Amino acid sequence: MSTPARQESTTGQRAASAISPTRAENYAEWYQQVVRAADLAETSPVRGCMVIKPWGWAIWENIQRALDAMFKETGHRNAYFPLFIPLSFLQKEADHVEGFAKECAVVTHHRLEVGADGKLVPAPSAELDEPLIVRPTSETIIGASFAKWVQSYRDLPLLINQWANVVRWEMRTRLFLRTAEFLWQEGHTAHATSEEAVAETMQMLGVYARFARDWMAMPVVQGEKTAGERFPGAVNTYSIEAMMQDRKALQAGTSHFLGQNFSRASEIVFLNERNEQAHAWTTSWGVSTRLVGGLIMTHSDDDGLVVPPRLAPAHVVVIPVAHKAETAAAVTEHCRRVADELRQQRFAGEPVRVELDARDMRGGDKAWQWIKRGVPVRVEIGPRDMEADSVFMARRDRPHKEKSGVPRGEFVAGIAALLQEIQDGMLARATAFRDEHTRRIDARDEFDAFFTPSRGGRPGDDGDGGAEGGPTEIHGGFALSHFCGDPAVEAEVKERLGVTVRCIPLDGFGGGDEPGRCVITGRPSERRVVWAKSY
RNA sequence: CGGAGCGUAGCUCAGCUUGGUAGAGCACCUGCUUUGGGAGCAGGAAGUCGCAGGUUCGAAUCCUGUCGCUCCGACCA
Repeated sequence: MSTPARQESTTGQRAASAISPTRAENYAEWYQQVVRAADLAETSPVRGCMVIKPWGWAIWENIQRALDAMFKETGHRNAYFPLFIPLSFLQKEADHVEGFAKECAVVTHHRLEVGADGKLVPAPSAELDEPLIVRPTSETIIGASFAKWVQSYRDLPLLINQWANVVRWEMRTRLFLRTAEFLWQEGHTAHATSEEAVAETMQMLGVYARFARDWMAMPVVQGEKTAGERFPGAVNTYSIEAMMQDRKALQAGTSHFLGQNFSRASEIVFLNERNEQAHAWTTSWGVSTRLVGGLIMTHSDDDGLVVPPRLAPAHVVVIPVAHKAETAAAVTEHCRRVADELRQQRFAGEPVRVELDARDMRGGDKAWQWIKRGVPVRVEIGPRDMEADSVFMARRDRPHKEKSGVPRGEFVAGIAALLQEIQDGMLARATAFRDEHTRRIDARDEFDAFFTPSRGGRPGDDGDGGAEGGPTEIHGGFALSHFCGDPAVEAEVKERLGVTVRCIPLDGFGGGDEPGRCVITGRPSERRVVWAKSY
């Protein structure tokens, strides 16, 4: 990660990397530049809201498609509920109000009129009796429907998912990672028993972990959140936590066991087998467009985006190298045939997605655009390759200069295996990175040192780089350390080091289930937890 | 909402201290020459300098206010 930044010199020479600054130089800025260079999204005239551009949207569509299938395999069905929620609904669950009230967009009028100064203003006569909030999450509005849909234990379980947008009025936003409006899916289920609802909560956490691993090539830790990090109104919150390349944790998905809190609030009541009135047990779970941010920060390098093949909008881009007018048509036609041959192949159960880039522009420029967009495999075919019936091939997971000539037939026949190899390699690399920066820590001074950059920045600085001292060096990682469970201790560590308990691992990550003594207080602890700085 | 920085061509920025009505590189368009790699030369189009006031003969440059963006903090999928 010590590659020098790309310099735009007057001679048009480019330096080693396509993205400037590099990850090591300024990670936060690098992220923004990757998003831009890959043409994924841009900021909009609306504060905190993003425009998702076609390439970014295509990745999200692939994410949606894969997850949607997994939800359906586990018995869920899609439905849709209103964008607006009556203010009184939010109020039904005390913790829920407290958690979301501060970041709600509120609709108070239903008509505009021309005011005294000629500008449009909300019409005073059109004020709503009850304000509506734009959903920050849909527990309460879906609860209202569930209350009607559930009468008997025979109506349960109720397994619903919705794909939607939600709004949380965040102070600071970053494309994909935190925007005021974001897209997500939210699963909402109701069950007859606590055990069943807990099982559902865990099942969906597992679905998320599998999706992250198998599709995103992003290893995650499954675990339970501490009380301080719990979803407002939940009994228990579970999450999948991934490590980004700056070694900070990203909460990539959550699954909540809501107990009977929301069924009481929304009166989701049913008659059980013993003819008794009972409140249902509910769950909710969601992942958002933040996953795209996680994808970027897990795999991308100093040349831009790297997309795992299973989510790539295009698996292969075929670039005709046709400089002379007399050969151009033939080369392009040949490329078209190769592209079609590739499309006959299947990868991960779907046809191979191929982009033929026959645009009239310089080849080098064209190739770099695809590098920055992260297409897994690039193929360049010129007159000589055509003559030899071979292709010139480069993989996005290898240095861009590393290219090889391959016989066309061999390449086409092997494309699925190649894509799988890239997919597997990306997971292996990300896993190795995470493990390399995960450390069991039992001594408090070692813990403090682990989360303190060796140069510049104050201990609490999260490494994003400040206005004054420049970016803080990348440091830290996951600390597997014992924790006594005292919320005050967690708060103190957060204040002092900017570090929180990301989760109490449930999947055996790091062998965390052995007893020991709290790394901060020395008090007894049942298990190690994952501490990290986070997004 | 508290702190810092910044808003000048599509992008990145220079000019501002020492006020005199706007520059560069990249991108874009045209032509020629090139071409297994993000080309070279020539020409061209493109900004009234975030917005609103003020000072001044004159403001991108000084002053005030305001809006927005980025980063830090608080909040958070």
